[in-house]
Amino acid sequence: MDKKTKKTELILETSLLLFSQKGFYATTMPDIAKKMNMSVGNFYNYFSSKESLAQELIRYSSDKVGAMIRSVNEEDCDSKEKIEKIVSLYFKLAVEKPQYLDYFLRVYLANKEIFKDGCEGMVCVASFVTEMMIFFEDGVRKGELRDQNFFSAFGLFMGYLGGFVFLNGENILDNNLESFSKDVAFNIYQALKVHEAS
Amino acid sequence: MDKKTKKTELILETSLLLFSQKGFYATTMPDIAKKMNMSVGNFYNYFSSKESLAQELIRYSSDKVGAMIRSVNEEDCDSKEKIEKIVSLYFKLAVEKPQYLDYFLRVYLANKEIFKDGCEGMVCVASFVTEMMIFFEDGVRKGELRDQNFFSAFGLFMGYLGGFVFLNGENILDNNLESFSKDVAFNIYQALKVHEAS
Amino acid sequence: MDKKTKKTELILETSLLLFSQKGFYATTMPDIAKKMNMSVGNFYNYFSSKESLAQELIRYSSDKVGAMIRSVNEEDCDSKEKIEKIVSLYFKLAVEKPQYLDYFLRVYLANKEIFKDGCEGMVCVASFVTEMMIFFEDGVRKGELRDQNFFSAFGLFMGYLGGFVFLNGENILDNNLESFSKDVAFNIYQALKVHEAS
Amino acid sequence: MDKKTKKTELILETSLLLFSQKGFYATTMPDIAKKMNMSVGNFYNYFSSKESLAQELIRYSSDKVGAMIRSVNEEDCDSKEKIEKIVSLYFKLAVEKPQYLDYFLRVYLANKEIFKDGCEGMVCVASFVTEMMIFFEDGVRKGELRDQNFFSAFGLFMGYLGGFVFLNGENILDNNLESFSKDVAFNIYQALKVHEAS
DNA sequence: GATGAATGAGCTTTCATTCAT
DNA sequence: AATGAATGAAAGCTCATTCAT
Repeated sequence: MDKKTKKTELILETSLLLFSQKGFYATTMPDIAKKMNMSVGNFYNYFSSKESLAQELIRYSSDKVGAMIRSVNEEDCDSKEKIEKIVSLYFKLAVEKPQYLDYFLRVYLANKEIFKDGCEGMVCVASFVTEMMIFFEDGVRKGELRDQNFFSAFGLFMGYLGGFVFLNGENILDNNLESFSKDVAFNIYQALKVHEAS
Repeated sequence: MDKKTKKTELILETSLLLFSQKGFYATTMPDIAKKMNMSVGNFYNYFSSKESLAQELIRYSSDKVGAMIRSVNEEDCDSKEKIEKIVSLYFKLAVEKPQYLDYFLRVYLANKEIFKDGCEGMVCVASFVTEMMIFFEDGVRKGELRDQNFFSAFGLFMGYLGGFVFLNGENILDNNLESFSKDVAFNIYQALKVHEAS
Repeated sequence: MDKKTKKTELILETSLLLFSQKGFYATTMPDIAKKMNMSVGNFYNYFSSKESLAQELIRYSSDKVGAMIRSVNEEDCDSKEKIEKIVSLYFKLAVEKPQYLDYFLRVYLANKEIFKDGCEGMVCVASFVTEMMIFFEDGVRKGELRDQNFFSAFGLFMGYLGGFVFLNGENILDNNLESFSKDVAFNIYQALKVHEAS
Repeated sequence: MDKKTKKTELILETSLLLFSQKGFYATTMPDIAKKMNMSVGNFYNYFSSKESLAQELIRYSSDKVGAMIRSVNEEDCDSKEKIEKIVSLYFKLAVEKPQYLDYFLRVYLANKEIFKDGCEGMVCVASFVTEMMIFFEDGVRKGELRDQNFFSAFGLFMGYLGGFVFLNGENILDNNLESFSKDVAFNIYQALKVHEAS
């Protein structure tokens, strides 16, 4: 990895942190430059605009989370266990490196205007959505998960986890995030598993 | 309702629409004034700042959604039906008056800095959270819902619905929002209901 | 004339002076604001951009010069005298209020990119060109000026005067501008008059 | 011509093209470097600044046009023919290599601040003015041109041609530039020739 | 000679808020 | 209550020039 690529990466990490903590508009270019110990002008040798940086970052974050899910997909275990692992890793990430998930919540979810041109549909979060699709369809194929519309399942899984990370960020949970892992995974499994003959 | 209260209400409705469509920072005071056919200066006779307006609006939206849930809570039916009704009304609202829900997603969720002073914890969305608490505890008391941590249940319910409204707003659902109502309600019920003796 | 119109006019006059002396790019918005004793921000209540101001100014200048030529066109005298009067007034203007003519030379002539959108063809200098057209066609109709392509005549007349004002601005003329009036008018008349039967 | 001189020449030609097309301020150092396939840093091994390049270029262009006029001056023909030849060559240049003439119009004429130090008076365009002087004084000596102030004649000749090239650049001439050659030369001759005894 | 990352001052423009009317 | 001109700080971005390599 050459020097320029390395610095590009460093800008990504630094600005991701700032954006995820303060939001897109409350993070200024001087803020980023200052934290990078570089001049504002030099920033533009690496990214052509604040917006293009934001778009790069959503891909970057999506890749990170996507890779995490893929690692679970590649394991040899049933859907119940996979759900537990995904939830657990997700919460672990939320605690240890919250910037990836917070960026989704604080920047991507809320500032459509930034992602209008260049991130239509969900192309900028494709790597993450794709892995969820693989997880879900695998489970269905193996007869472990009920065959339902993908978005019904996806919305449940990801809305739930995202919502929980938000609640945690608001400091209103009565316990640490990871302690909810089991309960949350259980609920998800109840919702997605095949119907018991009753 | 006197003239001033009426105009205050009108400002709330108008700015809610703008904020929910364009976000907090991309909506300017002149934008609001123009849509209101009033001067920027006069706006400050009704609200002391853009931020205080935003805070008023989250209470306003929370009340609206809270009232909707209360109307379900007051009905005489079991938790399964209540879930169906809440989901159905929520999706109906998302289609017919999206501003209340979009405001949560686009403004409240993303711009913590605005709600830092004055909306700590979840005091500005209390009316809505309270109703969800009532729904949940009622169901538990009646033996219809599994007794679990409130936030585990709340996060599932609200994260799921919020996430779905987001997906719908992104135009990536393969069908209209209301057609998912049954599936979504079913999933929620599966996750929250008491364990079957199996 | 209301207060706002008056101030708009004042901005036009002030910025015209600056642009004509220093050029478009070397004149900054703070320069203009400072000379106006107003804030930069307030400027944008009067003009939407620096470019739109520049476009307004070329129309403004064209009108001024056009009016001057019209005053000659309306006089009852032959083309020879009209030429003398136009040249004389043009040089008088160049000495007393050089900003109108210098703006043509320093801003309009040289910075095409500014006038690309909104001033295509010569629409922004139409009032001035039109008067020259009237002068020329009158002279031809009266049998005083040779019937030739309008642009051949226009280019001679206006290129000559413009060039002279430039030379004067460079301080290389060996006498004051107005002293050249007679010679210049004579040359123009020689070039444009009907051919003598020889 | 050694390598360095050659590259210097190449920079002159390349930047002349850019400046004449986009103007001084709208042409950036990276623009020039890119078109040259060289680095910005290296540029400064050849010219000490953007301004000094611009000054070099006006001398360069003046020499080019001056040489063209000298070639006519050296011919053995009367002033009428010389005028025709100068006009014809000037228009030919304007069509085939417009950069030399456009540079006068778009850069030299308009951006005095650039040529303030180092090009006072007309020293940077001396080679071109000198040839015009020779043309004119020759004609007077030979009794073909009326004896008048040099600038009166120079302003007519050059203002006219410059103005015409501008009109042509604006695409408002109703025919191609070269078709006006005869008319323009005729007008100039009428203005400059000795008075007929009438 | 050659590179291009880095600088830093300065550009145009925006915008919440104020205040004289 | 109402107006909208005025403010001023700060935003995103540009660019001639330098300098370590």
